[in-house]
Amino acid sequence: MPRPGRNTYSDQKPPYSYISLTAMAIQSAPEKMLPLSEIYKFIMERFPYYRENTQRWQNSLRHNLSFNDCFIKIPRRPDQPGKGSFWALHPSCGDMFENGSFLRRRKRFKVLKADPLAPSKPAEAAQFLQQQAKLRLGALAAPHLPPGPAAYGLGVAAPAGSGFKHPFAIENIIAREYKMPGGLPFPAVPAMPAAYPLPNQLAPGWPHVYGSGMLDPMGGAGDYGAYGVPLKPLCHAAGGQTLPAIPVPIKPAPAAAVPALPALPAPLPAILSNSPPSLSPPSSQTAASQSSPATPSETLTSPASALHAVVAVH
DNA sequence: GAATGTTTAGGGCGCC
DNA sequence: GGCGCCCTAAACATTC
Repeated sequence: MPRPGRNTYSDQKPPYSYISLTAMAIQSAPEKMLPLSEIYKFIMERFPYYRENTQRWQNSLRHNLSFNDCFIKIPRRPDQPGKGSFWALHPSCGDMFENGSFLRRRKRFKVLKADPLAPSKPAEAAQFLQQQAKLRLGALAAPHLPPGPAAYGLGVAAPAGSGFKHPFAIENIIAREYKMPGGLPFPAVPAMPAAYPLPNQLAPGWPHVYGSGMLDPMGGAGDYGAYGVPLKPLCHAAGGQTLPAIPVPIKPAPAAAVPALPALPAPLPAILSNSPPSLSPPSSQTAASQSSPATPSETLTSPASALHAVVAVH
C-alpha cells in the first residue's frame, strides 16, 4: 500500500482513512450531511489519488458508511427525489480520533443500544443534527462574529458562546497536528498541494473545549440539549459520567499545547476553499420554497427542512 | 441497469 | 500473540 511521500501527496494515497475522509466530506457540508455521491465528489476533487480505481475505494467507503456506527443514514423526504440517503456523523461519535488527529482513530465508535443517553436511532440523531444546523446557521447569521469558518460555511459546529467544537468540525479535521512524514510541519513544505489540508490556527482543540465548560449549546440549560439529546456524553470532563458508548481521550491534550487563537487568517485551507458549489446540500434550494412550518416528521429526515426551521427561527 | 446499501470474509499493520 | 483498526473484495438486496 502506498504511503505518503515526502514532497507531495497529489497523486499518492492520503494519510487519512476512509472514515476520516468521509467525516471531512460530511463536516464540510453546511448541514453536516451529504448524499453518497457528494461524498464521492468531495474526496475526488480534493484527493487526486481517489480519481482512479473508483470502484474499489467507493466500495470500501460504502462499506465504512454502513459498518461504522459513527455514520448515520438520514432518509430523503418523499418530496426530495433522488437516489440514496443523506449520510451524517453520529452526534455522539465525538473524540474518536487520537488527539483530534484524523490519521488514526483511538477507539472504534460503537453505539450501545442499552445506553439510554446515546441517540442511537437515526431519528434521534437527525433531531440532533437539525439542532446543530440551527446552531450553525445561527452563527452564520451573527453579525458581530469576526470572520471565521462560519463566514465561509465551512463547518462551524456551534454559534459563538457555545464553544462546542465537534471533533469532526473542520477546524479539527484540518490536521492541526499533522506533520509531514519527514517530520516537517505543513508550513515548511513549499510544494504542498492544494489537495491536502493545511494547518491553520482555527483549531483550539476540542479536548480543552470540552473540559472548559464551554460545551453548552443551550446556554447552560443543563445536561441535555434540545430534543433531549444529552450533552454530557460529549463532554467527558464535565460531569465525570462515563458512558461506554462515548470514547474518551486517552491522553487529553494539555492546555499548553493549544495556544490562544489569533485572528483568523484570511485564506482558508485550500482543501476547503476549493469547495465547489456542488457541495451545497441539494436540498438548499427547496428549503426557501417551502412556506409551511416543518412538521416534526419532516424535520427528522430532511436537511432541507432543518434549514427551513432555522430560517423560520431567524 | 446503475447507484446505493448491507453483510461477510480475509489480510496487513500497529499497539499492548 | 492477541486485539483492534483499516483496507479490500465480493456477493447480494434494494431503490431509482
